[in-house]
Amino acid sequence: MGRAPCCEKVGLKKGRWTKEEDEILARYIKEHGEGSWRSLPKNAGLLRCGKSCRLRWINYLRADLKRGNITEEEEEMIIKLHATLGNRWSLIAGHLPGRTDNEIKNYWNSHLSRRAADFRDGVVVNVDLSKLPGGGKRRGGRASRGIVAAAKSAATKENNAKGKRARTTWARTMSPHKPDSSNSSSRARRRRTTPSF
DNA sequence: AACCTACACAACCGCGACTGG
DNA sequence: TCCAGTCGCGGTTGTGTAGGT
Repeated sequence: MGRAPCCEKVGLKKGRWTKEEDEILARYIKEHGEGSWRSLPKNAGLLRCGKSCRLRWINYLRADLKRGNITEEEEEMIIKLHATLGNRWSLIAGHLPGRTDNEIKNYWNSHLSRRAADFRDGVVVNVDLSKLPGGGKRRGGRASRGIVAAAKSAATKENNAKGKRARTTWARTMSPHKPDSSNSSSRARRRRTTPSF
């Protein structure tokens, strides 16, 4: 038996937020404050899941968000914190004012994970792609992010070949994570209590 | 210029933790 | 103490677009 859905999904909108929705959400939170995410969409007149509203607010609409590129200092901080905290993105984000866990997670996955892996392997931090297998010669595209990117690319390639833009669930079949709920290491211990820094 | 590939990031999903009755 | 409802987190997916051939 599956668990009940987090919220009633029928009739709810998904996908990218429109400017109008952003305005409604921002205005509502300005007037009523954060919290009660479940009832918020209904009260605000949004056809969105509460979770979606929360995510949108936290990752995009909050006034104290720092937009723009991650600085070198921030990057260094992320690397250091990740070394001690692991994938505890919310904790890491707590050390970086104006940055969200999602932003940091994305940045890590697209920029830093590869560098960290290379560093862990003992040698380089800045990789010279021309020295990688294949001589760094690629047919189009940008520099590869490594094995994960390669796997994703393969899936994308396959889908493109099929005329589909949508990606297959490559990760579900290729990655070893969560064969069952008991081994989801990342979930082994989540604390909601805010860290006392 | 068109095509192909990979990047970047917003958003979704599932589940464990927390909370109040 | 138990349980249902809710919240928050981390992993994953979807897609617009940049950049190389």
